[in-house]
Amino acid sequence: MLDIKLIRKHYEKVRKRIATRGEEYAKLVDRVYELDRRKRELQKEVENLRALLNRKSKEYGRLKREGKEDETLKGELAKIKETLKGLEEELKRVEEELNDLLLRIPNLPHPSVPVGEDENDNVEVRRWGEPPKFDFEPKPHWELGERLGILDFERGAKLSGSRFVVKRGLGARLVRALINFMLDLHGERGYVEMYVPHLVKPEILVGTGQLPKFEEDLFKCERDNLYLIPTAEVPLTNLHREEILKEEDLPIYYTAYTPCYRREAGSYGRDIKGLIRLHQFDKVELVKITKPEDSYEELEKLVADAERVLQELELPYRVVELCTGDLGFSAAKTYDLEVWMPSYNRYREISSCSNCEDFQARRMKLRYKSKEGKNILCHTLNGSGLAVGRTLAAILENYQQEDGSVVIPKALRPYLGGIEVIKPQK
RNA sequence: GGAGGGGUGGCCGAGCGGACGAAGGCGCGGCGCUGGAAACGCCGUGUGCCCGAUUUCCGGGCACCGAGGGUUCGAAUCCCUCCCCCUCCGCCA
Repeated sequence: MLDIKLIRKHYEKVRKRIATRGEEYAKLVDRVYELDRRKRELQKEVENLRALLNRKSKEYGRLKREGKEDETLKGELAKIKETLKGLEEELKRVEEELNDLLLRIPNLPHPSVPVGEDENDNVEVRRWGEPPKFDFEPKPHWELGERLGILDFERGAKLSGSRFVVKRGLGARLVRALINFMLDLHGERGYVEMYVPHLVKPEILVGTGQLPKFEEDLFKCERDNLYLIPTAEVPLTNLHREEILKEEDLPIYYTAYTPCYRREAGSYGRDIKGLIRLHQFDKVELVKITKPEDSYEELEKLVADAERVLQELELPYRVVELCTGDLGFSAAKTYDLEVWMPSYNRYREISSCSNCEDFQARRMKLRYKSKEGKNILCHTLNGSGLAVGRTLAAILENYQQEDGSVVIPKALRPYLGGIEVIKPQK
């Protein structure tokens, strides 16, 4: 949520910058600006009337205790109350609309974020590693996985429909190994490992920005009014919602493995095959809660921590900075990590690391008390470290051999009882 | 699923129609005591919004005792609805 005072004070500037994410948002800013003016007007009237009512009411009480009933005063009070009622109702309507709209305006991009329309305008920051050269035609990971007997898309569909997969034998073990490997790695860097609920209340999703705007992307358990988390960012970031943290507690680093559940509405044709886009996938997430002045330095470190996973696994990747048009709803600045995928012959997203500044903190009233005794909104950051399914896909494709076998990255072998290679069945 | 208990400030906890934004304690900050500290003593210390003079410091107002509604001149306090938490029993990994 944007600071309404910022819109009030720097209306033109905010409007212009928000428009770089899409023209439709500028209209929301306009409406909010107007509603805020109206709100304050009404609020002034209402509060003045209430002050009057409070004063007269006290006087009435005083008189009554002295045994003097004042019918004129009583009538006056009733009259004020009636005027108040009408104004209060209007104020409430205005406030509700204002609040709802404010929750639907995305975060303001950081000044350093390049202006652009979509992913084609993202800016490559650096590359690491060399894409492998094959003297044969590299196969896509779903073919490799099926031949190795570790991925079973058919039975995934039998159980749950399209975009679900079953992992078998070493496939299942590989997932477990990757999760443990990633969590251990992040633990070394000071992230506290957490295990969190996968079902959360609606207000939790409002806190991180998935609601109210992106309801259709979520799986909902209607009768219990709970949602399946689309990422561990949601429970992790909300852990300290409505708290006032101590300054010395910051920064806070959390990591957690969770499955992630996404309806993927509106992505019907895309990535039908393989592990790239599923309704349920595994992810190890990184979350930071920091002081405002530290958040951008912390973002760079967060990206480095996510990169480290790819480096340890020796998977070639690049880092791109998202442009304004490609930025997620809550993010002020985002770096994506894209891993090399031979069958696509291009880099594909495997991690997204964002600084949300105080956008989420304002929604969830997450603050800390400064040394001067002021309550200051924290900054929140999150990043994948990494998406497990996509990592598995990248390993299969980058480490494949001509005979269809796949070499296990060295760093992962201790987690798989020393296995060095997975061979096709029969 | 059944039966009870409860949600009050950073935390614990009292209040159960007006003088209550709320006792007391803890914590935190300041001052005193001390060679220094602990203990002790004194003082201060909730959040949000609006308005005004003022860019910091300030003054005024309004709201907030889980959420929403009602009764009343007046609600933390009484009534209704909802949410959440806890305890016991049952069931269960």
